[in-house]
Amino acid sequence: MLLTLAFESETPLYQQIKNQIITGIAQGKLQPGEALPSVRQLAADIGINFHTVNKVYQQLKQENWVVIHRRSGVIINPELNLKADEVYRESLTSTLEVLFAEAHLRGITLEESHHLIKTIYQSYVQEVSK
Amino acid sequence: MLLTLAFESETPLYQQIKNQIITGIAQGKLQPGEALPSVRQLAADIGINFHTVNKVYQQLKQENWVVIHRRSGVIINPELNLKADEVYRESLTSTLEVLFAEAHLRGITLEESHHLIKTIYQSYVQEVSK
Amino acid sequence: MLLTLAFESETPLYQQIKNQIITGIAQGKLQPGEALPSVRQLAADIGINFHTVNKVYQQLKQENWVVIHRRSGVIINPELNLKADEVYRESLTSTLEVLFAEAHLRGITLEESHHLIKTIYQSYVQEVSK
Amino acid sequence: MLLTLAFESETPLYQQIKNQIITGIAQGKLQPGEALPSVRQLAADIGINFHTVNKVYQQLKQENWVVIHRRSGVIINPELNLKADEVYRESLTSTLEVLFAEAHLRGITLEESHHLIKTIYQSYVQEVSK
DNA sequence: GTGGTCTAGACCACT
DNA sequence: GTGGTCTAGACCACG
Repeated sequence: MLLTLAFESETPLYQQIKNQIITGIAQGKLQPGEALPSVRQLAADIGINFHTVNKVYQQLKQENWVVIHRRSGVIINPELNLKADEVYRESLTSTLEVLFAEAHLRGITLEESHHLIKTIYQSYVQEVSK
Repeated sequence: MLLTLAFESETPLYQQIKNQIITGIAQGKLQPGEALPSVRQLAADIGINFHTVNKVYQQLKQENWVVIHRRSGVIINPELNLKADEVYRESLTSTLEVLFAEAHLRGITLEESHHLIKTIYQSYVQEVSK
Repeated sequence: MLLTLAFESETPLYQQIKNQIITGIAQGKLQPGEALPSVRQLAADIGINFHTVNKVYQQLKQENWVVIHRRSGVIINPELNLKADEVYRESLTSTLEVLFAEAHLRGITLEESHHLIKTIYQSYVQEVSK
Repeated sequence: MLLTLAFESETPLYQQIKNQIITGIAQGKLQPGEALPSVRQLAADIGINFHTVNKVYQQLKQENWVVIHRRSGVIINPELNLKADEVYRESLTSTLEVLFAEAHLRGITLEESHHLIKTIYQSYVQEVSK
């Protein structure tokens, strides 16, 4: 998978990487069980400090997106089985509330929003794992 | 309108305030032409420094959400007429891509997403301004 | 002459009024010797504090645009005979330098600028006084 | 590039700095892609508070003059590509109207104005970027 | 009383 | 070491 970074973005680099990995999983570009490059490898590839990559991997591990094996390195969690608990749903809802408040005021209708999200969902794979 | 701040949140205070004001406009709690409290007043009300409030107002002014009168203070832009240009649409799309990638992987279906967004839109007023 | 104020502008009200009076003289809408409304009259007409109007008149007097007679009120200086001294030329030059630096970077050519200024000059009367 | 501040001027310090940076770009003293000093560095150099410099940089960023990298600090936007939209042209025109009204009344002719502006344009670089 | 400007200093996130 | 956030307090311009 190819990572593209926007160094001038407000979004921290580690966040950009994390986002792209999670999106990559959703889109099937990264399969559960698949290995990710080593911290130093990835850092060298995209030309950033390896601490930054390390931070990403640690957070991904924390949130169960990946597992870190001592020998085989970092792999996408083969048992990927995250659930949307109440806390997650609430945070998602409030994020969307803010996001679509502005979208609505800028003239984006419910229909457009539905269509947009439908298109996005079509880029995701149906069955993620097991 | 009542503002509630999460002081322990990672989201900067000024961002929280800004979000709530924009959401407030979308939900009709704040009407175009309506006055906002003065920087010092609002700061005192919610117990923060007036510079933080000032930062919010300055950004809202920059983005045309409000108009700052030298005499009467800050009011919601009565000619609120923002448009969704290409830049905005792209940033919205990529934000949603990331957001729903995780949602999808957590088992939230397209139907659920549609329903969620429909509910959110129902909280917004139909006609914002002319 | 009709004054139009932009209350939401960054430009102070007193400055807007002053600008319009000077522009009015240049365009012949206000003739040397012509009387201006009284401070209270003008303030009432445009709905602002009379201190603001007073400030304008005092500055105009200071800069010799008007003379204030005890009985006949404020009139445009009939002997209007301002000269562009070195100080004035320097300040004009440096103002224009900044202004056209941005214009240039936004793609406005020298020819366009010439044309623009020519048009503006055409709105002025040829002979101002005596 | 050397910045010179007039502390006793009515023009706010941050505005003076901003003006000089934009003029510097137009005159080629600052090249697109070139780095500006860090907020604290510049502040120390010219003996002012770093918040004041920060304000300048934030505004320049908002108006797309510069790009702020999280790593390498602030650089002149390498893709400097500002356009003169209708709003800008109108504000420029009305500024010039006021400016030249006084100039005209002080005896500065159209020819002199043309010459002045031509000289100013000659201090700018021809091709700004790409 | 309103916002605008400037200073000063602290703490934090990111790289 | 870089910018980002927040607090605090002072003085000024405007109306």
